[in-house]
Amino acid sequence: MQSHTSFPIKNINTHLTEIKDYFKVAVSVDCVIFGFDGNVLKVLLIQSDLAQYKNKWSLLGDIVRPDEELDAAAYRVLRERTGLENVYMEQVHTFGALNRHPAGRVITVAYYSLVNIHHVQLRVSDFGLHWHAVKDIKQMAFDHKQILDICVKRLQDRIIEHPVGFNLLPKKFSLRELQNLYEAVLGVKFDRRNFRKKFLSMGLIEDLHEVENDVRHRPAKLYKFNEKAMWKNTRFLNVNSIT
Amino acid sequence: MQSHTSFPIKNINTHLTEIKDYFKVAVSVDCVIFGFDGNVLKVLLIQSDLAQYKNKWSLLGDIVRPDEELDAAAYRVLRERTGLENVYMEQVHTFGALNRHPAGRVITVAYYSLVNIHHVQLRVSDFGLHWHAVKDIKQMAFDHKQILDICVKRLQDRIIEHPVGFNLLPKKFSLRELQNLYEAVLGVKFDRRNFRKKFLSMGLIEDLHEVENDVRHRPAKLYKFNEKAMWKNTRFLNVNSIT
DNA sequence: GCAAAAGTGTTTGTTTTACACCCATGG
DNA sequence: CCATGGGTGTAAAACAAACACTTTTGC
Repeated sequence: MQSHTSFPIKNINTHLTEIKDYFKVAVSVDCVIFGFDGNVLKVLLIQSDLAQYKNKWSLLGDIVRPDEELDAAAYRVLRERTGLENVYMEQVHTFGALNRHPAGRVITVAYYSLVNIHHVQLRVSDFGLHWHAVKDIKQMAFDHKQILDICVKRLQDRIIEHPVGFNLLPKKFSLRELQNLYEAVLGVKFDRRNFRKKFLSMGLIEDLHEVENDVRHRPAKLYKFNEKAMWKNTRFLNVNSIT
Repeated sequence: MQSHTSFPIKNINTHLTEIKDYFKVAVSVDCVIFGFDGNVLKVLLIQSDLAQYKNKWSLLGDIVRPDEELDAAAYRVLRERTGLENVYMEQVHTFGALNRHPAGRVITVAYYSLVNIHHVQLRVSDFGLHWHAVKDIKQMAFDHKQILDICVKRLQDRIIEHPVGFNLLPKKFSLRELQNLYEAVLGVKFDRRNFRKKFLSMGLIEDLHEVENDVRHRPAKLYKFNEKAMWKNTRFLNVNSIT
């Protein structure tokens, strides 16, 4: 047991005093927008034009407005940059290091979202906005590399437990595309037969009885995600790491 | 593809303008402090003295100070209420609904922590501070029930994947205590033989070659957590739900 | 007919589950 | 000697892993 002093303790949940004294902080959201081009996991970044981060890449973010919900702010940022709505998005972590932003105390709530990369039409005016292969990103502005790393980790945790990967694929996809996606996100290689067996046996995907065309080899069958299916707990572990 | 307008978009990560206009928000931390009394999972709550939440229970929280890191604020709240330091703590989620707090816009970062309930000496002056069985809590002040629920879910996710439960137990514990803990946190029942086999085979616990005393039955062997051991991915699933 | 990728089953090893009796202690 | 909970093993089922050949298409 440890002892401690006993003067009364202020508590935001019991006393209303002094809140104004602390109104010295800004809250922002930062969006890690993931896309998949068929081979590698990508993230949408913008070139920072702040002096000290000149030529560094940063996440898309903005201050949360006084009358705006956090999730709404994140969706707004996503919409403004990609034109997309109704996209898979998840809050991940909040970063509040004292000097993380040169403008003062800015506490940022990080989100990641999964978009179909082909549905994103980059704005002409956003000339500093580009997709980057996640695994090639070495440094970023602010603490954004740390935010990215944590969001990648969260995505990896999610995708092995929950069918979120479909948000990165077109409506119709082949098993090879699906496997490429899992391999890109997780940085591992799977046995093709076992991978296909697993997904087919889980009933997560539905055969469309269509095939690819314009390929110069045997065309693959196309599938769609079965929204009604349940994810079955499984372990894609003990696989060959390629990282 | 979707089209969207093309006026320039403000971005906290590229432009420094207008940040002051948004300094209209307070940031707080809320701590979900879990303890285990040998049978049920408990959480430390304080009675709110705010008029509209009179007689409702609330989490322990406070405004983050302008020069204070988020984690530091959470540890401060924990220290002020329990006297404990160096406790397992994890940030979980940030809640920012517009009207979640009557004092104005208060965005709160929720943490949960795991403490040894017997190490907590409640302050005499904190007369409204008590341990509550998590499963008996029906409603709380503010959005705290939602925060609690999400923290419980997070703890459940963690405890089956990572050896965090030991933070809730005394240094020396029996396998029955360990099993009670897992059953209380997860709301399930395990087969005793399988549970013991699993933990012993994982090498997570170390036999102290000591036994309980003062029990009126065969005394159980005592174990300690082996910090060096690796958690082996496992599934405690398909168990009998008792919720 | 060749190149390129699609598609497909079986065997083996490991993990999980289900299940019941004897043991040590205090009173 | 009784009550209480502690401690233990085995068999069957489910799952995961390893592995190679045939098929279809475009050129």
